[in-house]
Amino acid sequence: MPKFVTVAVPCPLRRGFDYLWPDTLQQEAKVGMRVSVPFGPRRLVGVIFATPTNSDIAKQKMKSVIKALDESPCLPPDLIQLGLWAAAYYHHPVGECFQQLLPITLRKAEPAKEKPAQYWQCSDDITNLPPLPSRAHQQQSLLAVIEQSGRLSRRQIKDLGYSNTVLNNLINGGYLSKAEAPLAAATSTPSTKLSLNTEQDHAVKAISKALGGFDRFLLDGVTGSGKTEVYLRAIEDCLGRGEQTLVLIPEIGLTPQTLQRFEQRFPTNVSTLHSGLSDSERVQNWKKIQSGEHKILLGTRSAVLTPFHKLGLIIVDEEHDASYKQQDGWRYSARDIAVKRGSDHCCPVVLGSATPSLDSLHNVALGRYQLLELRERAGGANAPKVHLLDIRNETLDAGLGKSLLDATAQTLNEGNQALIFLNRRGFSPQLQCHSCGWLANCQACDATLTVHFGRRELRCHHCGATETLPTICPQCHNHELIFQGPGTERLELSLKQHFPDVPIIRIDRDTTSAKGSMQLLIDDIHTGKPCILVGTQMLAKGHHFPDVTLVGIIDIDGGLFSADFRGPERSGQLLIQVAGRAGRANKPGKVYIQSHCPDHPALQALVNQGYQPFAQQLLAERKLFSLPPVSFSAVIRADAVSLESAEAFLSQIINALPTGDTAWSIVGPLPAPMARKAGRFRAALILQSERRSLLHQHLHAACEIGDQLRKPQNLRWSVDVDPIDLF
DNA sequence: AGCACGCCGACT
DNA sequence: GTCGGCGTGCTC
Repeated sequence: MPKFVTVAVPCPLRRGFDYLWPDTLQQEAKVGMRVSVPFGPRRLVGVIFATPTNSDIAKQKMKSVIKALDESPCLPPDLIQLGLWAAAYYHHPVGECFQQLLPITLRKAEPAKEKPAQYWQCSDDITNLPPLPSRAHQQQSLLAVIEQSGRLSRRQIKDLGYSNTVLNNLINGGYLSKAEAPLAAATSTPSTKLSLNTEQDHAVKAISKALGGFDRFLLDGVTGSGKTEVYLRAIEDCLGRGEQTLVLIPEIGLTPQTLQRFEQRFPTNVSTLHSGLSDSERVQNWKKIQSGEHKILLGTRSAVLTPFHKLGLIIVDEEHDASYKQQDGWRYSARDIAVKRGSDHCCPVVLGSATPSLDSLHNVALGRYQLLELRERAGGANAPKVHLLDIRNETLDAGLGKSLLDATAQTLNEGNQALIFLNRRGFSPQLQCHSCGWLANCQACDATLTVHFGRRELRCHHCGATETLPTICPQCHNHELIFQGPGTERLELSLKQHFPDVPIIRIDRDTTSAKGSMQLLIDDIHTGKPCILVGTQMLAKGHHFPDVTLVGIIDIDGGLFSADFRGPERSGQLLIQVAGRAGRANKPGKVYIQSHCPDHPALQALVNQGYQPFAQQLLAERKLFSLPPVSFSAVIRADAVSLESAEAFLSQIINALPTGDTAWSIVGPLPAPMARKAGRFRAALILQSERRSLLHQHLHAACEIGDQLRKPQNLRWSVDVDPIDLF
């Protein structure tokens, strides 16, 4: 009797392919095995996801598996089910989903022989060496970074923005020594168990009691309330049952400090999966978790796709963070998949945040998630005082009003640090001719170019194009070009003029990549000397600045009134996260928010009542207009060389779908707010329904139509289920 | 996505 | 005469 296997092949087709399992193969065909198969003129690596006894495919069309690449299945049954579920739920080609379930090394037929990554640490006899020449800034900075983080791989060093030459100079000078493995669990520092307050204790007990069954918790804890300690205690109890824990953290959340805290508490038990690892390290850790050798996996988005031996607890830290949603290809939400896996593995899932997403708060309201609140700040620190500054009719200098400047001066006089937040990098977002009104626009996008004064450049923040900064208007040749609006670079300059004796530290993508690393700047801040920090949302995540007692927010209005209905939610979260950077027990913080609309009800709620009432107000609005998370949505996007062809493609889909049912809706094609980006035109269809099944039913039909349509040249299209952006 | 097949323009 | 442009179609 012939044997068949259905294989998920890495190609963008929404189906599996049947192959004959030849008798010449020694092993028995098993679901979860990787196989090498002929596919058209190519040979590809696929994963068996079914072993049917017959097949509808014509005999002459059927091909045979070339060989089995695994002795025993490389993906366990639960992951195969997850892949199939995800392909259906996200309406994404199965083969591409399964591809992402595998570590990169296992996606190829022949495992690439890769030598283990080399790590570098400070040489033991560094004190005997001559100090680095004072002009070798890069080497000094890299050495400091390595000293601070212990051990770094070549790849991590490169990611921090240091060239190979800089590293090689340090190696040749004898300042660094080789190490085989990343810094092992703490050897000297004993693990310190912090004592719990009543709320923390209650949270730990609730989670621990739930171990062994599926349950969902929203751990709502203000910054500094000790969420991590709750996680660590719950993990301890999970380990006590002989089960494993998955901990997800946002992309920028995996600081050396976080990792250290876990490794100190659970020596020899923690695996990590993040961008700093080489491919071979990734498979090693992947296998250690699958076999059960390691009990804790700490990782970013893709870690949610790791097979576990016995998964007993899932924690998603900063669950509101947008980096949990993959923004290309298979657009999955790691947070949502975490909940799905909790249900599959019958274990509790803890979503933690100081600023929970409306999705999770909605689930709390529906009784699906149990709310655990941490209101007290650990160590008795007080919440910062928040003030709204009305800047209507006020003269601003690079966006700074008088009250904020005065408050900054006072803070510095008291020997403290100030943080000024502006979520816009560069010098100025627009360059305009004072004489004829000409605006510097991007050639490829519907956007203005941002002035980068230090580099004498105009840059497009959407496509990366650069031009040299003109000195005269290209249209009327007038010399008077004016900068419209501030960016962090301009803010830095202006603050330097106001406070010439105080160091200004700017933290944004431009300063952290150019100067090599963010860590050096952070270290500088942590010395505690009076200074002013200026920066974008990079400041809002991952780092705490205990000596900052003043947080100034320059311009939050833009986000509150953005085209996307999620604008206020995101701005509110960002605002609270930035505000949370400030102060500690003995140094209470102040937050000043400049606004042109200080009477805005959402802003009022946020400032006077806090995040939760603010979020509840937004949630009520979503309910009123039947927007997510009250309803479910999906977006079909298309981009092409002309707006017409992108819209025409989407129109064909919308026209082929049934109409008249009020239980679901489809609108479009809508051109994106910035229709042209990087030379391509973008449009979208938006599907919405309060019934998930109805949404999926019609989305499925839409995909089938889209697949069959002949596409005009160069058209690309994609499906996004539970999108976090409309465009 | 790849890759092959196929049908029309400027070249040694 | 052919090399090569990318339109179209298929992948068990």
